[in-house]
Amino acid sequence: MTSAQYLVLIGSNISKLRKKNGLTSKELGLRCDIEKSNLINIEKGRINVTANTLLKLANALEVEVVEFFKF
Amino acid sequence: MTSAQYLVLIGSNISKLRKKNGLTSKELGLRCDIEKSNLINIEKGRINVTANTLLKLANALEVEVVEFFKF
DNA sequence: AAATAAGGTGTAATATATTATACCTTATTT
DNA sequence: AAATAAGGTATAATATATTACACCTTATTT
Repeated sequence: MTSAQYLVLIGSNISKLRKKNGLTSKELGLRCDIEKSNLINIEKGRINVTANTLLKLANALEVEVVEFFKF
Repeated sequence: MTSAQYLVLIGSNISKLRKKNGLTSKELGLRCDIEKSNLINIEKGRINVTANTLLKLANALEVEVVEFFKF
């Protein structure tokens, strides 16, 4: 798997979990202090997200970070 | 858990897995094209490692990325 | 004891993640 | 149909991850 594909899968998982929680991009961004544009790029797998950002997202979505890596 | 503590735990897991594989910092760095100084900072939890770097390390250590997040 | 290897630090340069903001497009709501 | 909300894009500024390299310290080996 290429790193690009990998980032797309992680982003897809984040997106699914956000929707499962009934949150908009803006709401999730506010909840964990992540800029909306950044969040959208992460969900699309366009950027190389950092560990801290993954942790903030996991906390806001009330899941463990490993959930983002399950595929 | 603070993000700083979190990075230390991830780094500690990477360090353990590297030693388990009998690799030096330099060797692991060469194997996955990560600068030795960067790798040492990651293992110490001093920097906010990115997803791609975690993937490269996991491939080189022949584990899944989730192994780094188990604590 | 000297030589070597390993871990680790420091610094400058580069790449890029993240912020902040404005705007656009497309659903959804009224 | 108009208004609103949501997703998405574009750009500039800032912060920082990563590289590249030199050097230091401490084990380990010879």
